Amino acid sequence: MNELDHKPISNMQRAIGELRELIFSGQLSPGSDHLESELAERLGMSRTPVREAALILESQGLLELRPRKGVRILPVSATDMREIYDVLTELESLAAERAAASGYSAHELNQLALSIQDMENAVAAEDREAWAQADDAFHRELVRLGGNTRIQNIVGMMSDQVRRARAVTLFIRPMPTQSNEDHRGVFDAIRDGQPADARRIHRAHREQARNMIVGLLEKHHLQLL
Amino acid sequence: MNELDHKPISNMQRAIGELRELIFSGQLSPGSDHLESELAERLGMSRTPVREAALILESQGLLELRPRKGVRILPVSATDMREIYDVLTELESLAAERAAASGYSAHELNQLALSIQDMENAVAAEDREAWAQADDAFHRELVRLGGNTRIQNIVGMMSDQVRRARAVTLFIRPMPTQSNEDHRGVFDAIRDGQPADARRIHRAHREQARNMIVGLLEKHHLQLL
DNA sequence: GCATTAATTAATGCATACGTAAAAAAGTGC
DNA sequence: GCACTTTTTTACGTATGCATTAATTAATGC
Repeated sequence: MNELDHKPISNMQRAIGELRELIFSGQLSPGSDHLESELAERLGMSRTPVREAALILESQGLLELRPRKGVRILPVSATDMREIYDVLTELESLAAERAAASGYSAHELNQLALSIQDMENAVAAEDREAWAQADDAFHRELVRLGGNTRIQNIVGMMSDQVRRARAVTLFIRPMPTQSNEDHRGVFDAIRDGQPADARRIHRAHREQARNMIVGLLEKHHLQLL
Repeated sequence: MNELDHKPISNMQRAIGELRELIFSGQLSPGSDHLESELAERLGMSRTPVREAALILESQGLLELRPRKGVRILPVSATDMREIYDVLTELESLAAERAAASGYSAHELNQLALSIQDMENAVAAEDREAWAQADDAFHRELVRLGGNTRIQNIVGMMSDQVRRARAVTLFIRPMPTQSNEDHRGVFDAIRDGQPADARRIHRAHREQARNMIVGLLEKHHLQLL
């Protein structure tokens, strides 16, 4: 036997992962309806695990089960995005403050520093996809350092929605040079053990991002529908 | 036919509600395990809707599905409670700020005022249960006025956990007289349209509550297990 | 031709059945 | 009596079947 094949992943788990990918990649587009039986066939399993996966994803706000109408992929409106950023702003700001108060060593902050470097390289190369990926990594690591499992979960769910909107916004927004400066500021505050600064700078960063994104969505009448 | 019986509630919906009640009432105690088939029999339905309900409740942090061990009712530790209050503090503070910035009329703030009155009466009568109920109503209404569906959902989930801990803490904590003063302060700030004050006062209120509750749990070595 | 009703179709919500793998129990050798 | 193996039991994960009811289509009356 091979001691590498650790876990026999359940079909329901696989359904969650694959549905997520189909949603994020846009193959299941916002606003579209899909019968449970269709999805089951598509994923090569019976309705049961697909339905269970759909219930989970519904509770995470990615889709909606509507009796007889099928599974509806939820669109993300400008209003939704404003709400999402409001939550992110509050919870990540706390994470930044806590991280700064934790007295992390330079070594422990290495991952965070790397993400910033990646973002700066990406901006220099004008590679928006790479920037988005590094930005995700930065925020994820920040929340991890802030240390609160519930905040990690919630922020993770909200970030999923931001990722979906990014498919639309990433290429019409300006190059995120300001954003990189903000990140550097947050990092410095954490490294120097300045919780209040970390909170304040990160909050301003997220509020600015929110205004920019929501502004774009409203200006272009984008409902992601 | 009777036009009052609106919706034929689904078994899964009923399972969610009844399991929640069993958990909150302590009939399913923290840390205990229960087979899906047991719960199904108890609720008078098949395993399918019970299992679906359990998956939902798992995603809300009330229980955990452990293969072959059954459904485990999650205990709430002091650490959990600290995390929960941290989230509540951040998100409710934003709600208070937004409510104060919204320019609500005295009429629209009526419900909030009533809850405060109820709390004051309850304290005067030393009726802790009544106080807890009014306190719930106050916080729920505050978040409703703050106006963000995502925050409402998240705060609702966290409040569920607080309710569970309250079964233990409500009767060993001091009479919540300070708490009532805080509520009055938050209300005044909202009524007078002072967002910064509303935020600040509410934050202090929640931080104090957190310290008190977590302190109690740690002091008494209560794990709610 | 249009509105209303009846018949048909189809998708769900739930019950049930079953293979699989983990856990428990029984058996075996020493 | 104890460690180790084998058997049995059990609970889950998933597939399948079916009654119910919403949605759609056909039919009927005017």
